[in-house]
Amino acid sequence: MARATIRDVARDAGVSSATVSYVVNGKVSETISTETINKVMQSVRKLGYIPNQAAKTLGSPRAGGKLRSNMIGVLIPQTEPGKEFMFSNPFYGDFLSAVEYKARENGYHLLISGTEVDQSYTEIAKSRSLDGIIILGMFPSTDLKEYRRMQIPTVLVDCYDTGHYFHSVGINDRHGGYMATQYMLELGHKRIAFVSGAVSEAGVNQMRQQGYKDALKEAEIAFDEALVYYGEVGYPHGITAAEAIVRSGQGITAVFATADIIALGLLKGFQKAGVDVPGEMSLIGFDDIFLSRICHPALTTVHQDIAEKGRVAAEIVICAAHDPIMTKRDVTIPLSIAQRDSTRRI
Amino acid sequence: MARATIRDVARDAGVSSATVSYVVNGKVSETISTETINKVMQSVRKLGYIPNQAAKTLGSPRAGGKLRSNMIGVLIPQTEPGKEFMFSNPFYGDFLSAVEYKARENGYHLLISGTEVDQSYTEIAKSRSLDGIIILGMFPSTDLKEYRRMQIPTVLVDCYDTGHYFHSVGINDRHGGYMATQYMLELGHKRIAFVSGAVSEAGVNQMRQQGYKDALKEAEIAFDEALVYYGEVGYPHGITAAEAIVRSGQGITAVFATADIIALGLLKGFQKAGVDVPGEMSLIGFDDIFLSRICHPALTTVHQDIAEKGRVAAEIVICAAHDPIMTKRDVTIPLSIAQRDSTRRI
DNA sequence: TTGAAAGCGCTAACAG
DNA sequence: CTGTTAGCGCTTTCAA
Repeated sequence: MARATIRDVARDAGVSSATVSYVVNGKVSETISTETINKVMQSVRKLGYIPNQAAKTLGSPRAGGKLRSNMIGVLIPQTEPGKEFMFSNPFYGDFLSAVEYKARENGYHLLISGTEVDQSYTEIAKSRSLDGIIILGMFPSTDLKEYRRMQIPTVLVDCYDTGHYFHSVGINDRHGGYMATQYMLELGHKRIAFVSGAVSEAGVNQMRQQGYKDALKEAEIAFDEALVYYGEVGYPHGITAAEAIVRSGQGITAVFATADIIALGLLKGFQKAGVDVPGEMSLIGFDDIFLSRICHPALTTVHQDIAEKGRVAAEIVICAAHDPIMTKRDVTIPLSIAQRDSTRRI
Repeated sequence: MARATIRDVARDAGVSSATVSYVVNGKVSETISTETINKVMQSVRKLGYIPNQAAKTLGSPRAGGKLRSNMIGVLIPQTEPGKEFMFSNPFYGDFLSAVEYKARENGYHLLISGTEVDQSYTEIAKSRSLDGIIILGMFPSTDLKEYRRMQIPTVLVDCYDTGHYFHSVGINDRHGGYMATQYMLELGHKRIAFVSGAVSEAGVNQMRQQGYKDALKEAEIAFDEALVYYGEVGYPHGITAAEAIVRSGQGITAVFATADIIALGLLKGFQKAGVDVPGEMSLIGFDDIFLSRICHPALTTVHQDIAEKGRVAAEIVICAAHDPIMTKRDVTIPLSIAQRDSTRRI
């Protein structure tokens, strides 16, 4: 036996399918007699009626000309094209979790996806009639133009270059970089290495480096190219950088890594090289992922509230889905220093 | 201007909408002239036509009586009801990533969701016409009955009590417990503590404990209730257990934790208490999450290939979606010991 | 306060 | 080889 449709319910309750639709959606609540409502609800339960979303989506575009799928898309960047996403990045789990919870609370479901090189996400968004989109990380701004044309509420997360159209939530990376560096300076460090992913690759690293430079400048310390170590955002880069730092003979006493994952690599690298952290080398990271609390010594780092980011992103996209003319909203989630055991005053 | 529909394309190409449908879906490929195909494809590109999934889903249930949404649902357990999921569990990220990749490769999208206490996931599954479902972790078997009634291909991941209906992918937890314990025994340890989550809570812990007992028995060592520490699967439990172990005076020289996350807590706890790992205490975990490689000392653990699990789960559900009469499939992903630095021969 | 009816965009017989 | 047509299940205007 097939699933009960709205018409089955109507027949069973002795009313029209329109009436059922009204009742089920709580619409025109004032205009329907309590008696009818009861009859309908009874039949709904009796037949185990569950509305078909596809039909709903298809049947209601007259309001505003837009289909509503009650689905929000989340676009997650891939480390490498054609590769799985999220790998070894604990960030996404926390983020997604928060988004999902908020979304479901509001009757939305989440469609998650990576991006294929050839297929633009806009196709998915259109074909699925997504009510909103959350985009994580940086994407080529040519793509963003396409998103804009789609007229689907979109929130950019951790993305610079958001233009004047998209909502955004993120952190002040430059200030974060400043905070981290400043923290080291206050502890008396002068030779502070900067270890990051490729600065060109994503605006984030550049911003954090700017903050690093800002703090140095304020302290009247010249920026020294020799203290900078670029690589890939990842654990291995940290290890390599640690070795390089140890060998460098630059008198480095502190390191600012633009990602905890790199900092953890550094930690490992220093330990391997017999360099005590924080005894001989102070270390500060960025992100405050779960691991940072766990490692030994626990990592001092720039804390960002990832779940809060997710919550806010979801909130914005849901609001915008209901109110398409909502003005652009930009939220910056505050940062703080999580003081732990990997830094030392000198 | 609204999006182009199939009829717009048909008009533009001077053919019927049926023809467009055929061409776009690559059906009846033999029966349509190349010329027509070209005409249609040209119009498709010209108008930027993108099929509407809702309409597709709705329009094609005649084949088999089932709607096809080209969506796969992934159900993720929540640590606490009404709470976000996945928090601090790196497992899900890796798993999801693999599933998503496989799914997209096959033209499916992923609908992810936690579970609310009141709303059964079956409603979501039905209303969204999901083509398949992947369920993570243990769920009350009463729920599972409902899933079965839905007749939607379902894969249970890491779930015992899978019955005779659902596909499943998982690991041999009992054997894993055996492997871990055996490993310690071979290193010469006799007093091996067992630290786990509540054994009643999930079959998993019980299984692993069984393996622990199996290995002890084989070595003719009596199982000692005093060496067992139950708690919550989490970092804090590890810390607490470490303290308890140190205080116990039971002559414990090795610990088997049924989850890396607990093992990491133990590590921290031992370090706090000034107990050297592996010098004075050997430690083995279970899961091989990313963190285990990173912590210091790196954690010896029972390795399971989480991504592989995801890949296989996705494969099965996709196969089953195409072939509903596919026979029940059960895949056990092999385990291995990741030998690292937290254990020592005595 | 309710019902009839016209679509939404697409698929799949069936007819030509 | 291609077009006609009747739905899929729901919403919503309009009329009763």
